[in-house]
Amino acid sequence: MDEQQRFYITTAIDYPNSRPHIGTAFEKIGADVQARFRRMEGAAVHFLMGNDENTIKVTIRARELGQDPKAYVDEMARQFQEVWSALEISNDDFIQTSEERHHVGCRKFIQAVFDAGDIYKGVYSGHYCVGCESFKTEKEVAEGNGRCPNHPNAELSMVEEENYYFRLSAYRDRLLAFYSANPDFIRPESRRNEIVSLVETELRDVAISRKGFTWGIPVPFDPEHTIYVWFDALLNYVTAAGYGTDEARFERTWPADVHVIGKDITRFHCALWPAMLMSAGVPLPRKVFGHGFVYRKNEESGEVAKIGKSMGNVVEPMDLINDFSAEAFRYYFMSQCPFSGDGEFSFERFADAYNSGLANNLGNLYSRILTMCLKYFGGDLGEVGEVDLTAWRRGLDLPALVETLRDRVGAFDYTTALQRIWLEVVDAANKYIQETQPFKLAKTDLEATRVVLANLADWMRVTAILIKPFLPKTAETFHRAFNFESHQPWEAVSYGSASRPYSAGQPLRVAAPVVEGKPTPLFPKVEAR
RNA sequence: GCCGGGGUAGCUCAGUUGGUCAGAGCGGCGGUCUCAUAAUCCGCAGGUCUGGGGUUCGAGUCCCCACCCCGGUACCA
Repeated sequence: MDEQQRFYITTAIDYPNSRPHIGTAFEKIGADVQARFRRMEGAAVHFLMGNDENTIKVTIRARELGQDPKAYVDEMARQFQEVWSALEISNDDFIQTSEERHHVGCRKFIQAVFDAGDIYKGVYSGHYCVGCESFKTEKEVAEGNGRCPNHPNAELSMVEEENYYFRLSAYRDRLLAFYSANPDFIRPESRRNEIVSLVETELRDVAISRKGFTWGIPVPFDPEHTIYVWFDALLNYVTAAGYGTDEARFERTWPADVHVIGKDITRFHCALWPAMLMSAGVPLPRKVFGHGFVYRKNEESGEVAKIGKSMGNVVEPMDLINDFSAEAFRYYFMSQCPFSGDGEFSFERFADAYNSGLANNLGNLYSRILTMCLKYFGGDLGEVGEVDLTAWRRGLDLPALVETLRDRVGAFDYTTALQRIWLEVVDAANKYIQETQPFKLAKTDLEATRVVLANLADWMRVTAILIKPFLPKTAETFHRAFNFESHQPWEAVSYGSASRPYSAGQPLRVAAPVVEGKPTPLFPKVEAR
C-alpha cells in the first residue's frame, strides 16, 4: 500500500490583544483554500493555526480585566476560533502557546540549541517600550523624537539586562547555501530576494530571553529567564506537531510543507527559524509563503490605508459574514486580492464583486437551471446514460484547464484560478443557454430540452468541484442540487474527476430544496452602498 | 542614502524570449432574449502604454536620464 502523501500547512499565530480583522482573516482563508485543495488532491493534510500568548501585553490586559492570564487567553482563543469557524476555516489543530505541550517542546528545543553551543549570555541595553514590549532601535527612537513611534504618549525607558543570545550570525553561510539549494523555499520571488540580500549583508545574533517575568516559558538552564518572543512563537510549528511530547506523531508530521505568513514577518521565518532548526538538528520546512496585506480603501476619499485600530478603519469579519455570507467573504478576498501581493477592501468593491460574480452569474445560473428542470420535467430528467454531456463545453478544453487550475491553486495564485473558472466555465453555461434556448425548446421538443438541461446539470457538477476549495458551502450545494452523490461521494471529488461526466445508471433528478416550485436564491443581489 | 518592484482604458489589472500587444474583467452606453436574482446574451472604450532621449527594419516589451508610487534596510499584526 502506498503511503498517502502528507501535507502540513500552518498560518502565523496571532496576538490575542484584539479581535481578528479582515487582514488576519485573509491569511487564514488563503491557507484554508490550499488545505482544502490538497485534501482534494488526495493528501493527508494537517492544517495548524493558533494564538501567540506568551507576551507581556497579555498579562497587562488580563490584569486590567481582573482576570487570570490563562483565563484571558483561553477566552480570546475561543473568540478567534469562533471567527475562523464562521469563515469555514478547516484547521485540524489550534495551538495556544500557553499550553503545556508548547512549554514542554520549547524547553526541549532551547536546551538542544544550548547543548549545540549556540546560546551564550550577553548584555543588552537599549530603549525599551512597554507598549511594544520590545527594545527600540536607535533609528526608531530618532524617528519618534525620543519616543516610540508607535506609542508617542509613553516614555521610553533605558533598560539594560542580561540576556541569552542565539548565535544566528554563525548560520549565514549555511542559510545562503540552503536558499541556493532550495530556490522555492521563500515565495513569492520578491520576498526571496529581500531575504537573500538581507542575509548576505549582515546577520546579527539575537536576544532570545528576558528576565523577571513569570508568564511565559522559563529557560530550562536558567529559570530566572523566560523565552522571548520569536524564539518561543516560531516553535509552535513543531510543538503542535508533537515535538517533545509525541515524537512518533512529530516524525510523521514534520517538516511543514508550507508556512503561510504575512510579508512583514518573512525574515523571522526565513532566516531565524531555519537557523534555529539547523542548530537543534531538526529538518527544515519546505516552503515559506509571505502573503501581501489588505488595505482599506476609503469610500469617499478613495485613499488607501493600512488597517488598524488607531486608523479607526477596522472591518469586523463578523459584520461582513452577517451582512453577506462567509462564502461571499471568501470569494471577495480570493478573487480580488492577489495572495502574493497587496489587495484592497472597500464596501463598494465588495458589493460590486458580489453582485457580478456571485449574484448575477453563479447564483443566477443555479436558479435558472433548476427552475427549468422543475418547470419542464418536474425535476426528473430521467436516464441520461447515452446523452453527450460535454455539449455545454464544446470549445473548452476542460482537462487542460483543470491542469492549469491545479498549477495555479497549488502556487497560491488564487485570483488567476478564479478568474479562469469564471471566464471559461461559468460563462460557458450562460452562453450555452443562450445558444440552445431550452426555454423555447421546451415548447416544441422536450427530448432536446432534456439533453440541454442534463448538460447544464453536468456543468453544475463540474463547477462544484472547481470551486470547492474556495466556496466549500456553495460547492456542496451545487453538488447536492442533483443526485450526483450516487455517482461520486462529495468527499471523494477531485480536480482530476471534474472532466469525467455523470454516468450513474439511474435517473438524473433535482435534489435541491425547493420552495413553492422554486429554488431559493443562493446570493440575493444587494444594492451598492 | 542603499537595494528591490512598479507607473498600460473611469476602476482593478494581463501583456511570454522586442514584430496583429494596444488587451481582459468591472462600471458606463445602446440593443436582445425571457428560464432566471431588471439577471443573461450581443455590440460600443478612440487609452500620447509616466515624460524625454537612444539601440533597431520595428519597443509597453531592451539601454540611459528625469519625475512619481510602493516594499526592504533586522528583532515592528
